[in-house]
Amino acid sequence: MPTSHLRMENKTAKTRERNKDKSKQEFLDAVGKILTTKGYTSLKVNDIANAAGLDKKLIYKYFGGTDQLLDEYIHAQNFWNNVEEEPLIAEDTDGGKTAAKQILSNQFDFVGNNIEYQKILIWQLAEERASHRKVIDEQEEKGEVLFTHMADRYFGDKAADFRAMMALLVSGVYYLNIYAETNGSVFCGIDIKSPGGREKIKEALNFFVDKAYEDLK
Amino acid sequence: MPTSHLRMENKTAKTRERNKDKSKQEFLDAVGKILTTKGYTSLKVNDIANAAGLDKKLIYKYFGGTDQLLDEYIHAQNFWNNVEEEPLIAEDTDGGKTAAKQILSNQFDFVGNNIEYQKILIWQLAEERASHRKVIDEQEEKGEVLFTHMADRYFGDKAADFRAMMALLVSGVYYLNIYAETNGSVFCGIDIKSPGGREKIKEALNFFVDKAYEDLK
DNA sequence: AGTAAAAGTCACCAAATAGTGACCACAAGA
DNA sequence: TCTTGTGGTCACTATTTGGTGACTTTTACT
Repeated sequence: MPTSHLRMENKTAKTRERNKDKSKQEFLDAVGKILTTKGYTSLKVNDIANAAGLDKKLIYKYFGGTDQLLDEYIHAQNFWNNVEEEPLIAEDTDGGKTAAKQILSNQFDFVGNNIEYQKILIWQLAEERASHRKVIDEQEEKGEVLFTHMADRYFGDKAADFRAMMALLVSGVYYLNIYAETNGSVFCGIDIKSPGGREKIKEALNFFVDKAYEDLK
Repeated sequence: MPTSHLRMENKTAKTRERNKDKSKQEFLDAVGKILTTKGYTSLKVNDIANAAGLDKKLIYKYFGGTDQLLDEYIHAQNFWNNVEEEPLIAEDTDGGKTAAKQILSNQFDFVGNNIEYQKILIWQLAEERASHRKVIDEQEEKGEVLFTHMADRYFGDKAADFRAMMALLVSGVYYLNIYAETNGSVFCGIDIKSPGGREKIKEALNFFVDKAYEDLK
């Protein structure tokens, strides 16, 4: 409790910094922290305010309510998690084969290492929510340009088949990592949390991509 | 338990049938109903009792509490959802290739058509829980005998590679169906809820299995 | 019929959770 | 210095949720 009344201090005044934007960010951070450690079902106003070290009244003042705070959090997250897909639209000499491998492998590691993102994925699976829909639509749109640019052109009338294969692989990447975190990490006898197991999965991903490009062309 | 001896029913007895076993079952059914329609986060005592048309006190009397009721529900479900995997341990002439295709395709349809099972899968992903762990362990064990029987023998030192591939495909089958139900059904441009989209996924599954057996041997 | 055990209901309490009005405190402009 | 806008706290209410003791009703058995 910063009941320190002497605020005449020239500098050392420890009274809480009064900054709306910073406080808003602290609420957003608190959401991420709670989401990561306890899951989306624990995102209650009281707990969020407590984690942020601020009064819950401010959530209503600044965001309008818990839902709007969560919406803002969700949307803010979407920007960060998409950065890693960009940097490899490199050479098109192989129709995007190495790019596809890269993306899958990167995504596999990213999801595996990022519990916060795992929790967001679970949240998307579990709760119908306009802001989830929006984020998902944005991601689909982003994926769409990737597919049309590199794969559709390359695969012609087999484009849809390639997309189906990628859908399976990406889904597998997501599920395996989410699965491994909560109630046991062994799936089909592969320990998804062990380096050896993860290596096997990556090899399987590469194998499937190779075969897709080999046979589909 | 079977206290049902012949009771002198006069007929018109309008009073609720007093039957512990039946009431227990009604609670279990209520859990399934709420889980299916509103998700695991809505599994509250009051609502469950209400859905069952009985007093919540009975939940404490019969099960010990909500948690134990949920545990019993989870365990009971496990029996039903595993039935579909049995009937196809047919000929071993192809090392289990057609069996693998069958299992994946069947599982894809089963999960897609069974929202209750989808919700259980989500629940497993979202909540750490001893009964989930137990069910998952049992499933792993069941899968283990399948793998050792048909695949490990056939693939020799490549057995782990095959398992990794199957892990990816099964995971994909799960995730795609769960994903499609809640916040949008299009993934990688494939509409997972449309017959055409589902057909493409199945073809991709078959393709991958073929390639696995082709190259891994 | 009479009775005891068990099925089932109801009223009630306690804790958790969402939400808000009244207030305090600091900074900047008048 | 005083006033005002606003960041921030606190106390309070209402609702939801979990849990239980006391009671009533039915059944099974003598």
